[in-house]
Order: sequence, then structure tokens, then C-alpha cells
Amino acid sequence: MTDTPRQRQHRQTMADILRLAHQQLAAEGTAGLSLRAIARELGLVSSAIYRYVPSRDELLTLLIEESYTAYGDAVEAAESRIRRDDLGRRWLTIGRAVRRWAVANPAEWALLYGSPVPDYQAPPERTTAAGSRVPLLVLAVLADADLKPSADDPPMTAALHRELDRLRPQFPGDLKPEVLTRGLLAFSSLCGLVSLELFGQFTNTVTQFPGHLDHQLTRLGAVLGLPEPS
Amino acid sequence: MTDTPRQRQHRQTMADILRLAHQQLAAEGTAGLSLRAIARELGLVSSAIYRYVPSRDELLTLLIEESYTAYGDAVEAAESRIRRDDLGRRWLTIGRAVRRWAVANPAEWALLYGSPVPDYQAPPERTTAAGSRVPLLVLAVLADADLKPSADDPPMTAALHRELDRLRPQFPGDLKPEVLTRGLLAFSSLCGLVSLELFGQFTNTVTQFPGHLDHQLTRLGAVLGLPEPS
DNA sequence: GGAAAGCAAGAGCACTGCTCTCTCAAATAC
DNA sequence: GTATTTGAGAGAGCAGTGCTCTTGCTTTCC
Repeated sequence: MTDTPRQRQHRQTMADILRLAHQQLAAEGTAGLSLRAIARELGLVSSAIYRYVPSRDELLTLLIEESYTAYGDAVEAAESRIRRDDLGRRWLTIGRAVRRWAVANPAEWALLYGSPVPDYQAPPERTTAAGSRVPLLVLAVLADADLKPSADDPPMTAALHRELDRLRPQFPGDLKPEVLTRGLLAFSSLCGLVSLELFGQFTNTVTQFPGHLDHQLTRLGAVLGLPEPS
Repeated sequence: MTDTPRQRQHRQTMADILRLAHQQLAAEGTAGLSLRAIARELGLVSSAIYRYVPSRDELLTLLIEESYTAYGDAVEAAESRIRRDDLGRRWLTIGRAVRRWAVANPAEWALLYGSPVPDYQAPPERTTAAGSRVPLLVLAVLADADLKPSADDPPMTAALHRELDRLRPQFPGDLKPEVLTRGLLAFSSLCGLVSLELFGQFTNTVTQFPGHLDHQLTRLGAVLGLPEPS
């Protein structure tokens, strides 16, 4: 009710722009993003696009926000379907969901976890929260597992210990530094595995990707200290 | 003796081009690579650059080749200084050397392990050998450790097992599939840790990078089944 | 009804990769 | 030693990019 036809039109055009941008991203990658091409497909003259998106960088930021949201939604949705006490399966499900989303949206994955776009800094206040959702999900599993530091945890420097101690309030479950680093390793490994697959570093080595990922996720589950999926 | 002044001049210009290209890469990232800018700095007109480099893609390939070589040299040199029987330290040294090179050459790291450049496929015959040097170094450590499959190794599908079995001749030490996947996990994790640091995903979390990496490398050494560095 | 704000068009600037033609000098062949 | 081939650079030009500025029209608001 409160919105005029013009506002509706504006929102519609904006949505069209983002839709076409995602399409371009999928088809041509980050560098293929062209404001002019979007304008052309919308039947607009090139300068008109700037009524909606002030710059290419802003379009990139919008795409990153949307991608983080879709990515977080997908992984959270998958994980939420698992029984809370099946901790091993929750981790396995997170890993599989991350890969599934990445394989389905390789250009978006590259945007989120690939090389930073030159001369462009994503504004942290608009991306860090959305980007933390998946790692936080991993830490939530660790928190529910109520893990204790063990003798197997390698030593760490006092400075690192202090730093991780200071981060405790930001994370669920008051995780001790030794446990927190297990989560960081698990998430880093997952990103590494997915990125190496998507960016083609495994060509002529592994092709059985889902099986390989499951194998490694299970291994990492043991490193984390989680029970086997039941 | 066998080369004319003209050939010498050509090689010199070629070297200048690559030097400037690396500079540009460091300053502006992959997308900042501009043949015209290189020509300008060499005092050449823009078309003259094509006497030396047939296309931007070819320049990218040359940069990737050079980068893989420098990267492989750096890591191999570091690892070769460690006593052969100190297997834990060899792995730790590889990891540290990878990070050190990446931190010193972030744009090159992004070129090798970051998002693929759109519309560009590195010709495998010119990059896979150079790109395999560091992972092969990891596998060489595993080979020297003479590791056996253990009950801790997670199960894997028959298809994955077959595939890894077929790869055995390509790798040093006739590694069994269960051991090979440990190496793949270690290398993937290392890449993930380094990329997440360099690409800024750890901002506002970890800043004690060397200490954190050592901690995780030690953890991974245990997963690999290597003894502690002596 | 008049003022204000929103939207689109068009021209233009500086940049990119790349192609084509032309000229000149150096290396090679006879 | 002359003639010919080859390599290097210059210059114009094409199609594309992000982005700015001015101009005109239409919708919204008061």
C-alpha cells in the first residue's frame, strides 16, 4: 500500500539487475560482470544503470551479500534437519552441504572464497556477519559436543592462546582455545578441499569427489573429537 | 656466441615484460594486468607488445609458469635443508615455506590457488608438472615414513579406492590409498589455511598467523602419522 | 496547479585487448 | 657486395569497458 507504482518499478528493475548479474557471474566469472551488458539486456542505455547501482563495486558487494545469504541458508537448512545429538552427522552434513552449494554455484563460491577482486574491498560491516554463519555452525557443533582440551592438542604460543581466549565471548559454547583451533582447522580444510576441487587443482588426481569428501570429513570428525555419525 | 644482437635484445625485452608484469600483478592483482601499460612503461607503442606476447592469456600462462617454478624452488629449497629422517620437521618446514612464499607473493598465490581467471584455461601441459612439485614433496615425506593403513583410517568407497590405486605409480613410494588420502588432506588443509589468511577470511579472528599455522601443522602431522619434529 | 524528485537518453572521456597496414633497419642468402 | 628476407616498431582503428555530465520528460508530492 505504501509504495507507489514507481517504487514497485524500481524494485523490479533492481531485482532484474541482480538476476542478470548472477547469470553473468555464472556464465563469465567475476571479471565478466559488465554493467553495460546488464543495461543492454534490460533495454536500457548504459548510463541509466547508474540510477540503480552506483558502481561496479557496489554491484559486487550486493552479489556477495546475496551469495553469503543463499550459502548460509542452504547449509543451515541442511544441518537443521539432523538430530541435535548426532554430532558426527551434523558435521558431515555441513561439509556435504558446503560442497553441494559450491558445486551448484561455482562462480559465487569463487566470489566468496577465491582471490579478492583487485582494487575492491568488501565493506566488512555488510559481509562479515553473513560470512560467519557457516563457520559458526561448525563451532556450534563443537559447543554441543562439550569437548575438553586433550593431551593430543599440540602446544600453542602464549600470544595465540591469549588471542583465542579473548574471542571466546564471540562464539557459542565458551570454547577453549584448544578446541577452537580444532574447529578452525576443520573449516579451513573443508574450504581447501572444496576450493581445490572447484579451481581444478585435483584434475588428473581425484575425480570421485563426493566419496573423497566423505572420507576426509570423517577423518576430520575424528580430529575434532566427534563421535561417528549414527 | 650463437646469438645475434637482435636475439639478445629480444630476450632482454621479453624479460623486461615479465618483470613489469609481476610488478603489475603485485600492485593491482590479476585484473590489473594490462599489456598496454607494460608497453607504455617500456616506451613502446601498444601494438608493439604483440611482437613479444601474442595475447594477454599467453602472458598469464607465462606468469603462472614462472610463479609455480619460484614457488616450487622456494619450498624444495627449505625442505631440502632438513635431515631426511626428521619426518615431522620436513612436513612442518614444507608448511611454513608454503606460507612464507604465499605471504611474500600474495598475487602469485592468488594466481596459482585462487579463483580461475574467467575465460582462461591454463594449458595443462605447461602447468601441471610445475604445480605438482609441492604436493609431491608432501607425498615424499609420507613415502619415507613408510606408513601403513591403520584402523583409524575412515572407510572409502570401492570406486575411490580403485581410483587411488591406479594413481600409485605416479607417486613416490607406492603409497596405499589410505595413506594417500592423508597426504591429500594435509595438502588441502594447508592450502585452505593459507588462502583463508591471504584472502582475508580470518580478519577479526586470528592474527597470530605463524603461531596458528605451526599449531595446525603439528596437528596435521599427527593425523598424517608422522613423529613429532625432533 | 506548481515544485521537486526520479528516470532515461545521449554524448563524451579514458581506458582495455587486439588487428591491420606501413616503414625502416638489421640479419641472412647468393 | 648486393639483394632479399625477417624482425621491430609506429599509427590508425574496432569494439568493448566504467563512469560523468547535461538535457528532457514523467511521476510524485504539497
